[in-house]
Amino acid sequence: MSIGAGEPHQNAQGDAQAGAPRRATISDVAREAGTGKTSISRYLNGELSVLSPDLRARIEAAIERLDYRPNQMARGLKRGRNRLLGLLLADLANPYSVEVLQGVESACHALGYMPLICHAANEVDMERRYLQLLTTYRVEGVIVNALGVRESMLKPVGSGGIPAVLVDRTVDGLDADVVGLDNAAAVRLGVEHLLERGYDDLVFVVQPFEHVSSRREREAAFRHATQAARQDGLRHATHVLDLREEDTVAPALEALDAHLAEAAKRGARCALFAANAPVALRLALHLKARFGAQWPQQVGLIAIDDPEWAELAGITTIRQPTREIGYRAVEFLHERIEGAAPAARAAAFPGELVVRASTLG
Amino acid sequence: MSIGAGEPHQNAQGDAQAGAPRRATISDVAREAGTGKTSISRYLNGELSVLSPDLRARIEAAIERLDYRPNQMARGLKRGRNRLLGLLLADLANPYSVEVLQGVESACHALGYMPLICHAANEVDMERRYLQLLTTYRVEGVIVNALGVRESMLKPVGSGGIPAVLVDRTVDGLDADVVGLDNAAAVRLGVEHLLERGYDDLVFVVQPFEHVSSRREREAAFRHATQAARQDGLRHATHVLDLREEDTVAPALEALDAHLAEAAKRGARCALFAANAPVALRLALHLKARFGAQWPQQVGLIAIDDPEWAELAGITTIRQPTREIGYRAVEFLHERIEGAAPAARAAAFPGELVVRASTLG
DNA sequence: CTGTTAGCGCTTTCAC
DNA sequence: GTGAAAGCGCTAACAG
Repeated sequence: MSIGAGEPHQNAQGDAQAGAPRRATISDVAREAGTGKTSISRYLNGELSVLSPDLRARIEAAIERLDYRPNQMARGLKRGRNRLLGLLLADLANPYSVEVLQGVESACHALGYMPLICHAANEVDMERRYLQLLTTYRVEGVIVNALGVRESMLKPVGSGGIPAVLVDRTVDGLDADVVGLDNAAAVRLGVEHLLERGYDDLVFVVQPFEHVSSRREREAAFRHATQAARQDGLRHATHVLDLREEDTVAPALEALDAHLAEAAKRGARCALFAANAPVALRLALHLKARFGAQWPQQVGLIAIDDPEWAELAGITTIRQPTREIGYRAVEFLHERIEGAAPAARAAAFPGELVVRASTLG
Repeated sequence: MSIGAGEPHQNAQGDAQAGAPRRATISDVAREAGTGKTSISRYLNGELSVLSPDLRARIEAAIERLDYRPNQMARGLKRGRNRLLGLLLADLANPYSVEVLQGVESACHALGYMPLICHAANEVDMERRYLQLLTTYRVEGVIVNALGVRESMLKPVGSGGIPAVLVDRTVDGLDADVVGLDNAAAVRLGVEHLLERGYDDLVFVVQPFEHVSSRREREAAFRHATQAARQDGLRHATHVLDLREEDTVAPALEALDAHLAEAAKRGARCALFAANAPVALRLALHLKARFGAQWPQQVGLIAIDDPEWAELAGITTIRQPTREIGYRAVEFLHERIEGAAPAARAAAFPGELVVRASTLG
């Protein structure tokens, strides 16, 4: 960074009176340095070799004196590229998103982008509005952790729409890069662990599928894995828990309780498989309320996602390499922005089993 | 929203071949509608009354046909205002930040701003870089949850720098609006609760003060509150826990253990007061490892901040009205951007005690 | 090596 | 009612 690298500056303008002294422009600097705008522009763009030491020194002094900062908007307008990337996140309250975000950020820094973070807060409507906004700000690409985006809002990979890469969730009918967890393998890992620990009645708990592909994939993988086990007397079921509708969760949890009670009567060992962290939190809260602090002795619990509180609560999880997912997403996007046009790719990262007290068996 | 309100559009351009069909500009629309750019601009800015119904219809059709989206950058360049607000967050992994963010977002929507979210990830250096970047993108104002910003980077309220409001933490020597928790009252609330529950040896645990004013304020309030209690035999102490340096935390926790052991020997009832959620998590983890699941019987724990896992872990907390804090910050900023120039204000919101099992006494 | 000139996409007087 | 023209701050030919 050549400019204003953190040192305090004097503001040459009349601070004393005006409310908004108007930032210096490139013309101001040119005048101050007694030269043309071109040279200033060259200086800004690092074409230092082309400038005489004297001119260069004058420019530096002028910039310093005026506390000049080039206007990125104007630059972007002219150049046609503004180094802005849109990051559209379904839910920042989900630690998963924050972690992916961190990966995205470090990749952005490495590649010279500025991430524009948009938080849909689980509202399809917000998501739509943000997508438009991003378009309007002419971001060079978007990373989308989709909620309900319809294919029509993003252009598929081939056509000239704004380059997009999907995180965790695909969008029906949209041909784009996707990066996320290897759901099938992760769920299999979890199921195998539960079987090893002697559970013989597995219940998968997931939020309403809607258009969220990962939920669907995980559930399918769960059914597949339990069936493939072909273990005598192994039972499995899927329960849906809609966390957005507080009044639907109570009945859903009751149904779950009924299942647990029935299993207990049969002498079966029951374990819950939470499709993600928010579900796991809700389940743990419920189990604790129902069975007390010793709930893991009554029922097992495993979850995909590894939020920081899982350790404290002693919940077995399958951790996703979240930063890497975010990082890779940016790399994919970068390639596309730079003009590469391969067919849509998918990067599926493996999950890692973290065994804790909730699945002691 | 008049334009492209989410419906699918045909892309009139030659999708078939070019990689980037170049978005339609205002001139394209003007040509397509057989009129001048001025009228298009008027239409975009809602000066509908000035347009003949016929022209208006043609414009609408042209926009639709070309899937036109006005370029915000260009608009901002011309107008001098781009409706961008910078939000600089010290640590998004801290649920506090995410909640403040949510408040900021809803206020931004209400007031027509677009928040540019920047995440310093606890790195002073990142923070500095982002602050420059924001300047460079000509945001109209910034909301800063400061880490180590020096006064020199933000201009005080009076002079014409970029309008700023501080969240949770003040900056030495900087005269700006601040919004956050009423630390003194919150800590007092917590101390009173602990005393009521019969604890008589209180230990405040906080991260290194550095330049974080809220840490300092909370600690001071703690000392003040315990001294004011003037209760016979009441003891208090402060421990510092540096979460960033993993190798310093073990010794710090050992010191804490020593304190607890000594207190136990005296027959004192000891309680820990965590200055914020990250500290509380670390403490809870440690206590659990040391005393087992029943740790609350050995030592009390209360924390400022109320992360979602506090309920699960049964930890007593003092909840901050985080959304409101974020919302108010934007309101303050908005007033300044609109030109109001009152003296620097401070909004201190009250905390709310949430009693759980960790302070049963 | 350095400066002049013509826009990027949009808004905004100022005429018609 | 409507449009032509002059920039906003910057970059990129193209000349000197």
